[in-house]
Order: sequence, then structure tokens, then C-alpha cells
Amino acid sequence: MAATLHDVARIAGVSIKTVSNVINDYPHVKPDTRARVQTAIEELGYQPNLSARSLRSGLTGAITLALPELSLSYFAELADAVIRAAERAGKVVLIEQTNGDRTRELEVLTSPRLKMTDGLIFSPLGMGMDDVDRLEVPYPLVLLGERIFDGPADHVTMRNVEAARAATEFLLERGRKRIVVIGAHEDEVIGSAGLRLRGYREALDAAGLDFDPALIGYTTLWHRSNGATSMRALLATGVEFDAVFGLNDTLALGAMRAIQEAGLRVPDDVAVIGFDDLDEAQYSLPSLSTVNPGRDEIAETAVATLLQRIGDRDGAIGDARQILARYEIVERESTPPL
Amino acid sequence: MAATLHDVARIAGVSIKTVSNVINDYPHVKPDTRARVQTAIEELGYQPNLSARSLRSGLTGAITLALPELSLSYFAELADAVIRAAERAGKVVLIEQTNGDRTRELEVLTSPRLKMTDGLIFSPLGMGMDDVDRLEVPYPLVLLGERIFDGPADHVTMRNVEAARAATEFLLERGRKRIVVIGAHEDEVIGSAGLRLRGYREALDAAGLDFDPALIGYTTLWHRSNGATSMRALLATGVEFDAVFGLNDTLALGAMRAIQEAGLRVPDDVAVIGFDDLDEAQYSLPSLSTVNPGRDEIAETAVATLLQRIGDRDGAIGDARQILARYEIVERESTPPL
DNA sequence: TCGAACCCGTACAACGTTGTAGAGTGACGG
DNA sequence: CCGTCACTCTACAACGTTGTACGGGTTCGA
Repeated sequence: MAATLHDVARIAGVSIKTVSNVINDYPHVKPDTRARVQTAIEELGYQPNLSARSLRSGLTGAITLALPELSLSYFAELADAVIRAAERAGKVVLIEQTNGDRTRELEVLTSPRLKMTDGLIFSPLGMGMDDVDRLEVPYPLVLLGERIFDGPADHVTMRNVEAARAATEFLLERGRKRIVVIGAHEDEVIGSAGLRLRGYREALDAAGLDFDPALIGYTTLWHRSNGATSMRALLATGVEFDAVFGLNDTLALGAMRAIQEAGLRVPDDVAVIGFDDLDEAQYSLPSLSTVNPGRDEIAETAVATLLQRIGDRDGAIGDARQILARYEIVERESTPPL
Repeated sequence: MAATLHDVARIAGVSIKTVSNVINDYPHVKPDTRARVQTAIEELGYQPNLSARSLRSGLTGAITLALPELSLSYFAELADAVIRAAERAGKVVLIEQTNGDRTRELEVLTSPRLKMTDGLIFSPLGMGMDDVDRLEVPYPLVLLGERIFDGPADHVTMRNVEAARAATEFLLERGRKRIVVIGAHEDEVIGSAGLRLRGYREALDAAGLDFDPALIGYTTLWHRSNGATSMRALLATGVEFDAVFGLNDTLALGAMRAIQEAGLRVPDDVAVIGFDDLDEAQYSLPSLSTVNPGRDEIAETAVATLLQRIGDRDGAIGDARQILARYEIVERESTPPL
């Protein structure tokens, strides 16, 4: 059986509270008492019982990260970044997968399992603005993503509209005029698809170009195969274009494959840009230009914000905050200069 | 503040133990008492305090999964599968990243943070056979991977040698005779690289072909760029070959890119096969044939085995077991039939 | 020399839960 | 009519930790 404070105390010949004081670096302990206790601790290989500590303190030292699924590279890389940020703060991360399913997401928000941790970083995909009040929860919560805005919780996200506009302008500056979009969602206003499409339209407007609905490829899911399928469908319509903006990298990579299959060359005939800056974007053929939406910054900020809320037991921080990460265009082979 | 058993008991007019009995479905509770308690529970929105329950029971209902990093697709997909399997059993998963660093791995094995969970599923990359006794730990442990065999813990893994042999034979059957290997490790005997290379050699032997060291590409890391670099180096030697066996999918995808850059065609000039059956293998151009090493089965078995050990407090199960998953060749465009 | 101030350590209670022991009630058989 | 048994519920202790309150000792200045 694992050693407890009592065991250590008995061996060191002190009270359990003194042992506790040594462990928690309480200053008023005589050096030789401290040494005696330390020796006993090492001798027994004592490690504190975290359940007992949690019960006493009300804190666990863990946080939950709820996201759609780790098989999606974007979320895997996000989880990686969150775990690293948490570790730097001495916290540990528990992961829940929702599959982007609204019901499951709502479940997670009220799951008793959350009580195993001190707070939640939540990246919903199925919930929408109608569910905004479900975010009114009795524990610290930081929201990610672009499904819900102006909710009752701190929200850390990316500059979707500006970044998408910048990506589009990046193509326009390189002489491309007919830019296909892959991954649009019908009638969506917010959500990654809606916002990024808005950025695209803003860039066209600013350049005095007309928006051509024939250039928009719709697909609900954002897997690579969806990018390829959507692109093939557009190619089949015979519409003319000289560039593609994939609303995320996997779509762009799928689209790039379809373009090449059709005998067109990237980037000579068609320039391609993605969004997310996944690791694999640098290894495609040709390597994929993309938008780095500040994922590491988002993870870092989300963890820091959550820990602040956890530490702030009397609500000194105040209302929900909106925090936006910096984005950056990453130029690679798929978008050559003029 | 959150409600406790005391609050519920007061409202329902019973003792806290009766409430506890209702919650734990203890049979001898009068129906109307039960109903009264249920009502009180719902009225207060009572949820049990898991820290207290853990303290009392010694179990947390969580397990730790320690792996190199989630940014590597293989491990992201493994984590996904482990989380799903755990969830089916009502358990939750906490993830630790080691970066495949030996020191960090040894740290994780003795980290106090492990006490937050009931057991560990451990996939080391830096540790080796010399560290085998470090696996003698005072908590339930299931080992994954091929760094350590015949250790003191249950071990769930894939049939590396057989599967690699099957992949090689698959190429041989399709008329390929000079098969490059990408991803070998100098002088490695076990480890994924060592075992898969052994399978490759066994297939050659069985076919009466000589092993040609000129066909082996060495690279320590298994990222896509390493596959590309290693392949370029081999191309530069001018050695002749008609197929490539990437010791994992990312290497194979990187190698495929380098082959295509060099003006060779896949699969006409060079057939390519990988190992792991990552999601992305089906979306490359051409799509990549590969070995499905039974990842889902490994995850499922690892969780089941760990939970057995956790439930087995008096050591009834006995010695460490070795469990091997079934593999399967996945045929795609990169390896056309004869 | 004495009180104040500080240092070091202890005892006890409490966090919220569940196991154990046992008390009270009613039914039933002898 | 009494003992037994099954049922329902309660009181209490315990899991291992830390906060609070306090007691005895030393040191220092007046």
C-alpha cells in the first residue's frame, strides 16, 4: 500500500501536519526537522494522495479539453498545443471527443465527468447560436472556434474574416482573378465556413471584382475526400478559374489532387491556398501555401485564460472576454509570385 | 456551491447514507423513499463529488495514455481509438506527451500525476530493452509499441515482422524485384524499424532473392520530410529499383513525392507501399497501399486489459501477457496488380 | 526580570463519500 | 405469544489531506 502522511510522520517522529508543512514549503519549520521529514519521505517513497488533496482543496490540477475528434489533424495539433501549454503551468489534460455532434456536445457540458477537472476548454462544432445559453455553466469555461459568439464565456479564436480576406488578396496580388472557394456551407453566416467566405467576398469587393456563385464549391464535411469531390464537381461544370482557396488545408489538399488528376498543373494553371497551416501542408506536392491562424497562440491563451478563471474564485476578473489570435500568410510552392 | 449528500438528505428527510444507497442502486430502499430522494436530487441538481468518491474507493475512473506526440498522425489516431474504447467502458482518458524522449518517458512512469488515474497505457519511443526493469511499477500498466519485449507488464502490439514480410511479398507477387526500404535504423534489432526490416529480409530470403544494402534508406525520424530526403539521396546514387517499402505511411508519402519530383511515375515505374493505414493514405495521389496493423484492435485490447488489471486487486490474473493484433494488407493505387 | 514577539510544532476538525454494524419494524411459522 | 428473518434505514468511522487554533519555547528590548 502507498505511504501516507501518517507513515511519514511516524518515522520522522513528528505530527502529520508538520509533514504536510514540509511538503507545502511552509516557512516555519526547523531545518533539522525538515531534513528528518525529507529523509522519511524518501525512505518511504511517499507521494501525496491527489484525491484527498482535491477533496480538501476543491481543485484537481486537471482541465478538460473537449473537441470533435483527434483524427482530424487540426484538432490533433490543437490538442498537442493545449497539452504543452497546460504542462508548462503544471496542469494535466483530459480529452473528450464529441464527433462534432450537437447532442454529444450538450452532454459534455453537463457531464459529471467534468467534476474530475477544474475547468473546460471547449471547441464545439455542432452547437450553434441557438445554444448560447447552454454555455452558462457553473464552472470555468473557455470557448474556442467560431460556432458561438458573444456568449457568456471567455472566447479565444482566430481572425477568420481578416485572414480569409488576406488569403484572397494574396491570390489577387499574384494576378489570379477567378478564385474558386472549396468548403462553403449553404446560407451559413458564422461558423468557419461563413466567416471565411465573407473574408473572400470582402477581398473581391475591395478589388472591384464581382462575386461569381459558379465558383463556389459547397461541402459540409471538411475531409480531404470532400475537397476532391467538390473540386471534381466544379471541374465538370467547365467553369473557368485560375486559383483555389480551400477553406481549410485538408480541403485544399484534396482539391489539389483533383486538379492534378484532371491534367491541370499546380501552380502554373491553378494556384492553391489553404487555411490552418497543418504540418502536412509543407509536404504536399507542390507544398501548400496557407494561413497560419495562430493555433499555438490560441492554445496558450486559452489555457492561461482558463487558469485565471480557475484562480479567480470571487469573480474579480469580470465579464466574458473575446480574444483574437494573430494570423499570418505562409507562402509556399502552390502560389508562385507573379 | 454544489449540493452534497447532506443537502439532498436534509430535503428528502432521510440520512445521507440512504441517499448514497439510492445513487448506488442499493436494492433495499422503499420505493417511495427512493422517489422522495430522486426528487430532491433533481431539485438540487445534485452531482456526486468525484474527488470524495475517489478518496473513499481508491479509484478515479480515469486512465492515462502516454505517447510521443499527437501531431504525429499515427498517435493521434491511436489516441482517438483509445479514448473511444475507454468511453465505451465509462472511463475517461488523460494524455501525457513524452516527445519520444527517454528521460521524459522515465519521468512519466514515476510522475505523481499518474495517481490522478487508475492505470497507464504507455507507448514509449525513447526507452529500450535496458530500461525494462523501469516498467516494474506499483500500478496497472499496459505497454504498447515495439521498444520493449518480455517486460514485466502486459504488452499489446502488432505483428511487425509478419506484416512487413507480407507487405514485401505483396510487392514481389506483383512482379517487383528491387525493393527499396525507407526508414531503416542502423543496427537496430527490435523497434519498429528493426522488426519491419527483418520481415522484409525474410520475404526476400523466402523468394530466393539477395539482400542488397544499396537499397536501404536510413533515417532516424519518420516524418514525411525524412522520407523525401532519404528517397532523394537514394535516387542520387543511381541505384536501380522498381518498388519502395516505406516503413510507415508518412515516410512512404514523403518518398512518393521525391519519386514524382524526379520524374518517375508511381506506380508505373515504382510501386509504393506504406505501413500504418493512416487516414491520409487513402487521399494521396496516387492513393497509398499500406498495412493496417490493427490499431483499433490494439486500442480496444489495451483498454480492456488495463481495466482487467485495475479490477484485479488480488493479482488473480497472473503474469504479464503478450497480445498481438491482426494485420491486413490494404491495396490501393500505388501498387497495381501485375 | 518580564512581557512581547516570534518560531516551531501539535491536535482537531473538516472536505464528501461509502462500508460496517446495528436498530427498528413488520410478517410469519411454530 | 415469542423468536426469527427479511427489510429499511441510521449512526459512525474512515479514506488522506490541509486550515484553524493554540501551546510551549526562545529571543530580544525595555
